[in-house]
Amino acid sequence: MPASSVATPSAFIQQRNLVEQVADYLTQAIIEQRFAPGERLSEVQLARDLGVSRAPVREAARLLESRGLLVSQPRRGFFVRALDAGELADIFDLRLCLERHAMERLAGACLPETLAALRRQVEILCEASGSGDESRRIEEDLAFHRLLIASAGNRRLLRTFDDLAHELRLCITLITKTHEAPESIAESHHLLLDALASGEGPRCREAIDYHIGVARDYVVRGIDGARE
Amino acid sequence: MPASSVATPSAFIQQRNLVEQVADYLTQAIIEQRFAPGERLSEVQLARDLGVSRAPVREAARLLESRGLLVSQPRRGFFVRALDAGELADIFDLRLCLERHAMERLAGACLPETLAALRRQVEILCEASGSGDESRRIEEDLAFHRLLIASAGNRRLLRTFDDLAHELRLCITLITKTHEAPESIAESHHLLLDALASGEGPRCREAIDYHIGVARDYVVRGIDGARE
DNA sequence: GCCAATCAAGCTGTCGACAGTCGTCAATCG
DNA sequence: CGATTGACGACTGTCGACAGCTTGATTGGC
Repeated sequence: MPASSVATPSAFIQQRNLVEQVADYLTQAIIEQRFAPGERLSEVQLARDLGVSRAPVREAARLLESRGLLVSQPRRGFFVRALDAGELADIFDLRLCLERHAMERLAGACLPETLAALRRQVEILCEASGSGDESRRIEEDLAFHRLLIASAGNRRLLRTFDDLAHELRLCITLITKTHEAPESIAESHHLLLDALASGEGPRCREAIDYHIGVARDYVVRGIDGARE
Repeated sequence: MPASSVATPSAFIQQRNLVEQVADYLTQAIIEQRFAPGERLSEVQLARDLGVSRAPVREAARLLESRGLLVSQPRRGFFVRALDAGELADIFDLRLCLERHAMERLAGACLPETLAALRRQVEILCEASGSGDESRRIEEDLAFHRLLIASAGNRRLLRTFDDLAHELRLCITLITKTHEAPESIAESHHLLLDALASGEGPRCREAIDYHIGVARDYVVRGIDGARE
């Protein structure tokens, strides 16, 4: 979802499915940290603020729960997911698991047009990285990794990554409040392209291991830094 | 859902809300193929049949959609997920991805008690396999693989597997209508234990690749057989 | 006889309302 | 003065109802 950052809640609600609109609004609000991690969300109040009834709010909240952005407690309601260090490590470990698999599937049989599409996305990413728009850089970065996974040709794998991506946004935006990512991150994607182009399995594995390790360390250090 | 073996008092007290009960009913009905794949489910009729209102039915349906048992089309409603050969391959490919990762994490550092717990579960599985209760055999088989993943210590990985497990049940029950699994399947889990006990990474990888390959081929052949 | 426009039935999307439950806070008891 | 209990308020779980859409059949035209 390209961030159509809207300040007033009711302006966000227009024509589409109310559930989707509320889900988008909530997703955006959580990613932008307008709701604090661990904060309790009142269905009634949200419904009032958005000018809709509770039914769409409830369904949207369930949707976000399945995406890991909210957690629910029976008879108590929904709370904004608060990630601890362990969960953060788990998320990046699963990401590694998925991307390794995609890289391996691609290692032997990466079509020229697939490689070209990935290369194009890296260029878009580099351009976004220089633009200073941090949220756009994050989306283009995720878009590259999504394309990488999609290229492996397993739609179920892609769905799993999409689910995880919501949590990744949660991780990443936790830290971009404090510091921006260096431009070298965008550049480093070229290493992945080179590994894929070489077609060598072990090299692909090393490349993705390194890449995600750097991303994880960057986030972990950012979190620790924000705590001090 | 493992039979609610209640350990803590609070688990006794918790009254299950209607959404969970409806979700359990629908899950069971889909797994047992009382609803045909692709069949449209009417919220009104389900609510009538179950003696509840549409709200819990809708929420339960959304839950099952996130688990891949139902698919929804806007303004049209929910349909029982119908798997084609490609989706089936994708599901087993993702399963391989997850279990490989768990095996790798375990390969070097598998504690004796972890190995013992896995060994115990294999024994339970073998016993269930001889009992003739096919659905119990399936559940114990899944329980072993769940334990394997859980032993890797990544809760997010486990959640992903649990999601996938619902679709695996859908795959497996598609074929057990026609033929039962041979007892050798239960026995074959010993190969995984031996590989883990050896602590050799490559051997672990080969073992899980072989194991899941056999399971996939068994299901694929079962589907093809049922079509003829 | 075939195609298109129309219409009725059933369905989903959404809403407001009620009842039971949980958390809070003050009053009471030890 | 601290702990317990009771009542109050707010919230979730659930319900029935209405409006608009989808669908399939019916009817009219060519």
